[in-house]
Amino acid sequence: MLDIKFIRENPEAVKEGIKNKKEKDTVDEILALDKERRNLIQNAEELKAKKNKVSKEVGRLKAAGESADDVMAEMRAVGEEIKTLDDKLREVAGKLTELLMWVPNLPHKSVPVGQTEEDNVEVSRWLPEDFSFESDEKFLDHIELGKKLNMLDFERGAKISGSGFPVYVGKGASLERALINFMLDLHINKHGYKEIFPPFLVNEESMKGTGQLPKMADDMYAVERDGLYPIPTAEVPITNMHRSETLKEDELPIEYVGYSACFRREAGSYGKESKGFLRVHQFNKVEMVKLVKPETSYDELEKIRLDAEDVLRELKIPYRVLELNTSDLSFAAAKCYDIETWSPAENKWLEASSVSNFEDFQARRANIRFKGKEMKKPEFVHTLNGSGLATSRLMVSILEIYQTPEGKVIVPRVLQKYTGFNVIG
RNA sequence: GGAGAGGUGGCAGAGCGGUUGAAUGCGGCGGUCUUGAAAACCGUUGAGGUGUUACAGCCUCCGGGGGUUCGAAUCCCUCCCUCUCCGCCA
Repeated sequence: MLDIKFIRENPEAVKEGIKNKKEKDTVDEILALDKERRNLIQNAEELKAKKNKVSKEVGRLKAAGESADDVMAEMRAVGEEIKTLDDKLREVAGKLTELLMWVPNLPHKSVPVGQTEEDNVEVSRWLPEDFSFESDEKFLDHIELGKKLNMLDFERGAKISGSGFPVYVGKGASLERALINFMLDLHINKHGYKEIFPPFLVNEESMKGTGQLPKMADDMYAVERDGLYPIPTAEVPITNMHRSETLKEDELPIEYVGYSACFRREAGSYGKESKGFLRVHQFNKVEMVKLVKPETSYDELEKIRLDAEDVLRELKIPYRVLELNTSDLSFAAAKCYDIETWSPAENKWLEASSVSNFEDFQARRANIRFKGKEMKKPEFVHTLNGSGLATSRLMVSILEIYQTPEGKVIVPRVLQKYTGFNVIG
């Protein structure tokens, strides 16, 4: 959520940001409601001040044994008037908040302005030694490999749950588990994050806090009976841990890493992109979340990005980093990098991680603040997160890149101590 | 799921219709004293909104929402949460 004061004072900058993000511009409507709201507040408060003053006077009169009937009658009328104004105020304020919830975060000034995902900018690329894009081997894709090696069972997943719910079998399951443990350990021990194992179902407030609701409602599963939502990412429960808290300045930065299953309806996205692991309704992801002081958030963004990249370097998977342009930036993000891993069989890059700075957008929604000794008032923290990483896309690259000419898969060296075996097949 | 108890400032804990935004204690901050520290003593110490160049002023907030009343932390309704006991259960 943007600060209404900021919108009031910088309407043109807000309009431009909204336009660049290709979202709906409601700024004029918002400003009109804001003005109406402030008028109502002034009128109501004037009456309330009068009422408070007179009511105290009534107390005094009664204590002195005098009559106050006429003043009481007058205040009854004032009370009615106040109620009318307050009802109107509630209505106007509600409309205003609703509109504000749909206003996207503004892109940071460093973000390239663009029209489509084609306009994303590749900022770096890393290839393992000896790696070559050109190879005369015929690569089996991850679906064929998964089937041949009896590691992945998409058909049975579809039977027990539906399409997009893969089952990991045997060494496939072990490899998945190894990958999760390896990534967690790396972030905890080498990069210094604190581990969180969060709930996988959250309430509506949490989904609003990080910005999934109301805008992305169609992409979320919902357990309506209990008012809960299966999380689309661990970002939601972890960031919301500190919802409505005022942290101490010296507690920052807070750096969490957590594993969760992630649930996404992926409404309306069928077709080629959705085969196998490329688009699924449930997948596993290790997520990093940071709560930091505003002035450090862009340095922290670079640090999270490097922490995510480190996973791929350890695994020796080729990857590239894209800086997203304004049109591809998500609703809540001010700046975002995507990290894509190489899929030889698909012959293309696959998004395996997304690293974002939300500045104070989520913090304002979730009311997460901090206060230092020298500070007069609490301020909103900046929140960031990054996948570190999502296993489904990563698994595609690992299976395809580590396959041998005989159709076996070598377990990446850093995972071997986790799996207890070195080769699958 | 059933029965009961309770939710007040950073924490503990009073208040139960009228100068109570809230006693008291602890903690925090500032000061006096001290070579320094502790102790003691004095002062101070919540948030949001509106408004102002900035102050001031004013409004709101005692789990959330609604109601009664001239006036509510205090009374009523409702929802949520926590704790205890019973039942069920990985």
